[in-house]
Amino acid sequence: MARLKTTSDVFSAIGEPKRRQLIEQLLIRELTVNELVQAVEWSQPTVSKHLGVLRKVNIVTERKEGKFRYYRVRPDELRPIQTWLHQFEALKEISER
Amino acid sequence: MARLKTTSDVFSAIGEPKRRQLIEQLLIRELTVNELVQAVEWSQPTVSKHLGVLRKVNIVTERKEGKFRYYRVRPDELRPIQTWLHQFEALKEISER
DNA sequence: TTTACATATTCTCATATAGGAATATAATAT
DNA sequence: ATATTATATTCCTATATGAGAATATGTAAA
Repeated sequence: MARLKTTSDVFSAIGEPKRRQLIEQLLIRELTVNELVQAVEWSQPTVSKHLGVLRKVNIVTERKEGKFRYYRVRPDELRPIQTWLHQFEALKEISER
Repeated sequence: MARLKTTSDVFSAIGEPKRRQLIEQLLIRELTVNELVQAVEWSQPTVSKHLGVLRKVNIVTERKEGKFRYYRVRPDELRPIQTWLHQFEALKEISER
Protein backbone atom coordinates (compact mmCIF):
# COMPACT_ATOMS: atom_id res chain seq x y z
CA MET A 1 0.00 0.00 0.00
CA ALA A 2 0.90 3.64 -0.03
CA ARG A 3 0.19 6.98 1.48
CA LEU A 4 -3.20 8.32 2.17
CA LYS A 5 -4.72 11.36 0.60
CA THR A 6 -4.07 14.73 2.16
CA THR A 7 -7.52 15.59 1.00
CA SER A 8 -9.12 12.95 3.15
CA ASP A 9 -9.53 14.93 6.31
CA VAL A 10 -8.89 18.18 8.08
CA PHE A 11 -5.90 16.83 10.00
CA SER A 12 -3.88 15.90 6.96
CA ALA A 13 -5.01 18.99 5.08
CA ILE A 14 -3.37 21.28 7.60
CA GLY A 15 -0.35 19.04 7.80
CA GLU A 16 1.02 20.93 4.83
CA PRO A 17 2.71 24.19 5.94
CA LYS A 18 1.76 26.05 2.79
CA ARG A 19 -1.87 25.34 3.43
CA ARG A 20 -1.57 26.63 6.96
CA GLN A 21 0.00 29.74 5.54
CA LEU A 22 -2.92 30.25 3.19
CA ILE A 23 -5.33 29.83 6.06
CA GLU A 24 -3.41 32.43 8.04
CA GLN A 25 -3.66 34.88 5.18
CA LEU A 26 -7.40 34.46 5.24
CA LEU A 27 -7.67 35.15 8.95
CA ILE A 28 -8.52 38.82 8.67
CA ARG A 29 -10.73 38.88 5.63
CA GLU A 30 -11.65 37.04 2.49
CA LEU A 31 -9.20 37.32 -0.38
CA THR A 32 -9.17 36.53 -4.05
CA VAL A 33 -6.78 33.99 -5.48
CA ASN A 34 -4.62 36.72 -6.94
CA GLU A 35 -4.47 38.56 -3.67
CA LEU A 36 -3.30 35.34 -2.07
CA VAL A 37 -0.75 34.84 -4.82
CA GLN A 38 0.66 38.28 -4.18
CA ALA A 39 0.69 37.73 -0.44
CA VAL A 40 2.51 34.41 -0.43
CA GLU A 41 4.46 34.75 -3.65
CA TRP A 42 3.88 31.31 -5.07
CA SER A 43 2.62 30.50 -8.53
CA GLN A 44 -1.09 30.88 -9.19
CA PRO A 45 -1.60 27.17 -9.90
CA THR A 46 0.16 26.27 -6.67
CA VAL A 47 -2.17 28.52 -4.73
CA SER A 48 -5.23 27.27 -6.57
CA LYS A 49 -4.32 23.67 -5.96
CA HIS A 50 -3.79 24.14 -2.26
CA LEU A 51 -7.04 26.04 -2.08
CA GLY A 52 -8.66 23.10 -3.80
CA VAL A 53 -7.54 20.79 -1.02
CA LEU A 54 -8.76 23.18 1.65
CA ARG A 55 -12.04 23.50 -0.19
CA LYS A 56 -12.53 19.75 -0.29
CA VAL A 57 -12.29 19.48 3.46
CA ASN A 58 -14.40 22.60 3.88
CA ILE A 59 -11.82 24.67 5.66
CA VAL A 60 -12.36 27.39 3.10
CA THR A 61 -15.30 28.41 0.99
CA GLU A 62 -15.46 30.22 -2.27
CA ARG A 63 -17.64 33.14 -3.26
CA LYS A 64 -17.82 34.03 -6.91
CA GLU A 65 -18.10 37.65 -7.90
CA GLY A 66 -17.59 38.39 -11.55
CA LYS A 67 -14.34 36.87 -12.59
CA PHE A 68 -13.06 36.86 -9.08
CA ARG A 69 -13.34 34.18 -6.44
CA TYR A 70 -13.19 35.24 -2.87
CA TYR A 71 -11.92 32.70 -0.41
CA ARG A 72 -12.83 32.73 3.21
CA VAL A 73 -11.92 30.58 6.20
CA ARG A 74 -14.50 28.56 8.07
CA PRO A 75 -12.96 28.32 11.52
CA ASP A 76 -15.62 25.94 12.77
CA GLU A 77 -14.28 23.29 10.46
CA LEU A 78 -11.14 23.21 12.53
CA ARG A 79 -13.11 22.05 15.50
CA PRO A 80 -12.41 18.33 15.01
CA ILE A 81 -8.80 19.13 15.70
CA GLN A 82 -9.65 21.13 18.78
CA THR A 83 -11.82 18.29 19.98
CA TRP A 84 -9.12 15.75 19.41
CA LEU A 85 -6.55 17.83 21.22
CA HIS A 86 -8.88 18.35 24.10
CA GLN A 87 -8.42 14.75 25.16
CA PHE A 88 -4.94 15.63 26.25
CA GLU A 89 -5.80 18.50 28.52
CA ALA A 90 -6.55 16.30 31.49
CA LEU A 91 -3.33 14.47 30.90
CA LYS A 92 -1.05 17.41 31.29
CA GLU A 93 -1.59 17.39 35.05
CA ILE A 94 -0.20 13.92 35.42
CA SER A 95 2.31 14.51 32.68
CA GLU A 96 5.16 14.42 35.16
CA ARG A 97 4.68 10.83 36.23
CA MET B 1 9.91 19.39 -6.03
CA ALA B 2 7.93 16.92 -4.03
CA ARG B 3 6.23 16.37 -0.77
CA LEU B 4 7.66 17.32 2.52
CA LYS B 5 8.55 14.97 5.28
CA THR B 6 5.87 13.95 7.71
CA THR B 7 8.60 13.84 10.28
CA SER B 8 9.37 17.51 9.92
CA ASP B 9 6.87 18.85 12.39
CA VAL B 10 4.08 18.05 14.77
CA PHE B 11 1.34 19.10 12.37
CA SER B 12 2.26 16.71 9.63
CA ALA B 13 3.09 13.97 12.12
CA ILE B 14 -0.48 13.87 13.38
CA GLY B 15 -1.83 14.21 9.86
CA GLU B 16 -1.57 10.46 9.62
CA PRO B 17 -4.62 8.75 11.18
CA LYS B 18 -2.68 5.73 12.33
CA ARG B 19 -0.36 7.93 14.30
CA ARG B 20 -3.29 9.64 15.94
CA GLN B 21 -4.62 6.23 16.82
CA LEU B 22 -1.34 5.29 18.46
CA ILE B 23 -1.38 8.50 20.43
CA GLU B 24 -4.91 7.75 21.58
CA GLN B 25 -3.85 4.34 22.79
CA LEU B 26 -1.21 5.97 24.92
CA LEU B 27 -3.63 8.36 26.53
CA ILE B 28 -4.26 6.36 29.67
CA ARG B 29 -0.86 4.91 30.35
CA GLU B 30 2.44 4.04 28.80
CA LEU B 31 2.50 0.88 26.71
CA THR B 32 5.11 -1.36 25.18
CA VAL B 33 5.35 -1.80 21.44
CA ASN B 34 3.79 -5.22 21.64
CA GLU B 35 0.92 -3.96 23.71
CA LEU B 36 0.32 -1.36 21.04
CA VAL B 37 0.54 -3.99 18.33
CA GLN B 38 -2.11 -6.03 20.08
CA ALA B 39 -4.31 -3.00 20.61
CA VAL B 40 -4.28 -1.72 17.06
CA GLU B 41 -3.69 -4.99 15.22
CA TRP B 42 -1.09 -3.81 12.74
CA SER B 43 2.26 -5.42 12.10
CA GLN B 44 5.02 -4.77 14.59
CA PRO B 45 7.23 -2.94 12.05
CA THR B 46 4.34 -0.71 11.09
CA VAL B 47 3.82 0.25 14.71
CA SER B 48 7.53 0.74 15.31
CA LYS B 49 7.90 2.93 12.28
CA HIS B 50 5.01 5.18 13.20
CA LEU B 51 6.36 5.39 16.71
CA GLY B 52 9.65 6.42 15.19
CA VAL B 53 7.99 9.39 13.52
CA LEU B 54 6.23 10.39 16.71
CA ARG B 55 9.48 10.06 18.57
CA LYS B 56 11.29 12.35 16.16
CA VAL B 57 8.84 15.15 16.76
CA ASN B 58 8.84 14.40 20.48
CA ILE B 59 5.17 13.56 20.75
CA VAL B 60 6.15 10.32 22.43
CA THR B 61 9.08 9.25 24.51
CA GLU B 62 10.58 5.87 25.11
CA ARG B 63 11.59 4.25 28.35
CA LYS B 64 13.68 1.10 28.18
CA GLU B 65 13.11 -1.62 30.71
CA GLY B 66 14.81 -4.88 30.00
CA LYS B 67 13.82 -5.97 26.57
CA PHE B 68 10.73 -3.81 26.62
CA ARG B 69 10.30 -0.24 25.55
CA TYR B 70 7.55 1.71 27.13
CA TYR B 71 6.09 4.52 25.10
CA ARG B 72 4.40 7.49 26.62
CA VAL B 73 2.69 10.58 25.24
CA ARG B 74 4.01 14.06 25.91
CA PRO B 75 0.86 16.14 25.62
CA ASP B 76 2.76 19.40 25.91
CA GLU B 77 4.30 18.77 22.55
CA LEU B 78 0.89 19.18 20.99
CA ARG B 79 0.77 22.74 22.16
CA PRO B 80 2.00 24.27 18.88
CA ILE B 81 -1.18 23.00 17.33
CA GLN B 82 -3.33 24.40 20.10
CA THR B 83 -1.57 27.71 19.74
CA TRP B 84 -2.09 27.77 16.02
CA LEU B 85 -5.75 26.92 16.35
CA HIS B 86 -6.21 29.58 18.96
CA GLN B 87 -5.88 32.25 16.29
CA PHE B 88 -9.24 31.23 15.02
CA GLU B 89 -11.17 31.55 18.23
CA ALA B 90 -11.77 35.25 17.84
CA LEU B 91 -12.90 34.65 14.31
CA LYS B 92 -15.76 32.39 15.11
CA GLU B 93 -17.81 35.30 16.38
CA ILE B 94 -17.72 37.05 13.05
CA SER B 95 -17.88 33.78 11.21
CA GLU B 96 -21.39 34.52 10.02
CA ARG B 97 -20.48 37.55 8.00
C1' DT C 1 25.68 -21.01 24.71
C1' DT C 2 21.56 -21.56 22.43
C1' DT C 3 16.98 -20.23 22.10
C1' DA C 4 13.22 -17.25 22.39
C1' DC C 5 11.36 -12.83 22.68
C1' DA C 6 10.95 -7.63 21.89
C1' DT C 7 11.88 -4.10 18.95
C1' DA C 8 14.17 -1.52 15.27
C1' DT C 9 15.94 -1.21 10.71
C1' DT C 10 16.63 -2.14 5.85
C1' DC C 11 14.94 -3.12 1.25
C1' DT C 12 11.59 -2.93 -2.11
C1' DC C 13 7.45 -1.41 -4.23
C1' DA C 14 3.14 0.99 -5.17
C1' DT C 15 1.13 5.28 -4.69
C1' DA C 16 0.09 10.04 -3.57
C1' DT C 17 1.48 14.03 -3.76
C1' DA C 18 3.74 19.11 -4.73
C1' DG C 19 5.27 21.92 -8.15
C1' DG C 20 6.17 23.64 -12.86
C1' DA C 21 4.52 24.25 -17.52
C1' DA C 22 0.98 24.42 -20.49
C1' DT C 23 -3.69 24.69 -21.29
C1' DA C 24 -8.64 25.14 -20.39
C1' DT C 25 -12.49 27.85 -18.75
C1' DA C 26 -14.99 31.75 -17.61
C1' DA C 27 -15.95 36.51 -17.29
C1' DT C 28 -14.92 41.20 -18.61
C1' DA C 29 -13.25 44.79 -21.49
C1' DT C 30 -12.24 46.74 -26.03
C1' DA D 1 -15.66 39.15 -32.15
C1' DT D 2 -11.28 39.50 -29.94
C1' DA D 3 -8.23 40.37 -26.37
C1' DT D 4 -7.44 40.38 -21.57
C1' DT D 5 -7.82 38.97 -16.97
C1' DA D 6 -8.80 35.57 -13.19
C1' DT D 7 -8.78 31.05 -11.92
C1' DA D 8 -8.87 26.03 -12.43
C1' DT D 9 -7.23 21.91 -14.48
C1' DT D 10 -4.22 18.71 -16.87
C1' DC D 11 0.19 16.64 -17.77
C1' DC D 12 4.57 15.52 -16.24
C1' DT D 13 8.21 14.47 -13.00
C1' DA D 14 10.82 14.03 -8.73
C1' DT D 15 10.21 12.66 -4.25
C1' DA D 16 8.42 11.01 0.11
C1' DT D 17 6.18 8.05 2.06
C1' DG D 18 3.39 3.57 4.13
C1' DA D 19 3.32 -1.18 4.14
C1' DG D 20 5.19 -5.82 3.78
C1' DA D 21 9.08 -8.99 4.04
C1' DA D 22 13.27 -9.99 5.68
C1' DT D 23 16.80 -9.05 8.71
C1' DA D 24 19.41 -6.93 12.49
C1' DT D 25 19.92 -5.87 17.35
C1' DG D 26 19.39 -6.40 22.02
C1' DT D 27 17.97 -8.81 26.12
C1' DA D 28 16.45 -12.52 28.86
C1' DA D 29 15.53 -17.37 29.53
C1' DA D 30 16.71 -22.28 29.26
